Amino acid sequence: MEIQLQIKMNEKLFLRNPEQSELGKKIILHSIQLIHKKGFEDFTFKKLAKEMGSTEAGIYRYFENKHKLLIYLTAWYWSWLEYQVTFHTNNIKDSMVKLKIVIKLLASTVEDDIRTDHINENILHQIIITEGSKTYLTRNVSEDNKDQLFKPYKDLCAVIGNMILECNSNYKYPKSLASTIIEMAHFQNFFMNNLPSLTDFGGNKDELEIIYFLEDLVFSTIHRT
Amino acid sequence: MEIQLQIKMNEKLFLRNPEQSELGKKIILHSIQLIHKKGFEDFTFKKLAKEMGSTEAGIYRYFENKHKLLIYLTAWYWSWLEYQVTFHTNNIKDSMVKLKIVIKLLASTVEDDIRTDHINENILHQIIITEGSKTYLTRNVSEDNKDQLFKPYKDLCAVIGNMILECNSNYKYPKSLASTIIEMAHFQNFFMNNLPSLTDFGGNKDELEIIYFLEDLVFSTIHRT
DNA sequence: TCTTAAGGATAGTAATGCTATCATTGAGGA
DNA sequence: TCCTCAATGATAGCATTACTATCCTTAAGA
Repeated sequence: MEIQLQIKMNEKLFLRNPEQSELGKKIILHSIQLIHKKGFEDFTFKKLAKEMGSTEAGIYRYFENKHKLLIYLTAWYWSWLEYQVTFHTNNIKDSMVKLKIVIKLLASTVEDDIRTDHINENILHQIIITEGSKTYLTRNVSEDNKDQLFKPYKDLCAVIGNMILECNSNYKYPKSLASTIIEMAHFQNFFMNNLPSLTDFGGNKDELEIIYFLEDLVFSTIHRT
Repeated sequence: MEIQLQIKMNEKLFLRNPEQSELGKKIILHSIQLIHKKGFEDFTFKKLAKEMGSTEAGIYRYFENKHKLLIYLTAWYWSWLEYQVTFHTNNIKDSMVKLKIVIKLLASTVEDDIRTDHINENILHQIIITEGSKTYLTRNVSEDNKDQLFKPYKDLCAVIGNMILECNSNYKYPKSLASTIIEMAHFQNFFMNNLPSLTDFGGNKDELEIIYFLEDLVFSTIHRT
């Protein structure tokens, strides 16, 4: 069986839906590659157009600006990840096991999902680690938030928060712990690879260690005696 | 007694030392105000020059570009905060008490330190919350790191990591927990004020709650039975 | 066949991110 | 006292960025 995965995106994220045309898909494909290659600050629509063999104006017909494109990619990633979480925790009763699966999904190298043609999840994951927080650390957060642009991130956070409550319904900070897990899965990875003295994983740079750190953090916190 | 506080900054952060001239101090003073007002993305040297009644070229004589200026401000902040930590934990034997002081210093509204004329620590703290991580989330991290630009941040992290080890010398992830505390003190604050559903503090938006969350997190983790 | 929407091609404009040059001034040394 | 030189101001200029607009071609659908 051959399955294609489609994620319905918030319409405020784009001017024209990139999923619905070849050009749109090419924009997504190449923007992921180019942002990864140059970093978001050095990435421009002009360069992207050149890389794609298209024109700057063409890209502006799809996305208002590069920041919206980054939010689009990020929102897509979190939606996809929530789907992964739902899939991998399906039929599992034990909430601790579910949380461990979530931590693993958040902190492990992602493999390319072949059901999504034009999106390389492995590279996208690396982009989210470095650029993800730039989507909301702006003057526009509140406005973008009103447009629901961060809904996928917030939804995932809510899912994780609920698992935490299932483990211990008396724990007082499930949502903050959930956002801490998400952010730290990425920041500890970034630190490990770029500023290793901020972590305890500088030696072998093994992402398994990040998983152990997060598991220890989460379970000692929610099972406090 | 009247004391002035001077922090010796890494020379790679500037072209001409801003502490050593009136113009330099004006750049620091006004850049803090303007970044806070407009956000870092919308902040330019041209606008800063206009605000100060000086010229763009004049500012470029002090700082290579706005990113270096942001790193300068951030490095200054972390140095200042490490001093605060040293001061407030001086003569305290109990490491748990020391850690609590650190958490409080990290997560509380900062008051302006009158010993530093041209720097408003309260505003600077707010800038660090929103813009701080942008200093290292770039393509240049490794190079900037080689130039020791992040030393104050790493030093503070090391200090906190050591306190954690004093509490429990068997705890395996002191540095990662330290960087988690620092980052989360800021991110939970940002989330509380801008994306409250990612936290459990949306109701009264009281930063005391962030302190309780962090204390609970840290002490259940390091005192795990 | 007619319409129309998508996309290519090209141009243009204001702002950004610098660099360069030249003139002024004021403090410190000869 | 004069000289020098470093700091600053003033101005110009240039490549790139971040768009917007117009016009043309083409292919699909009614």
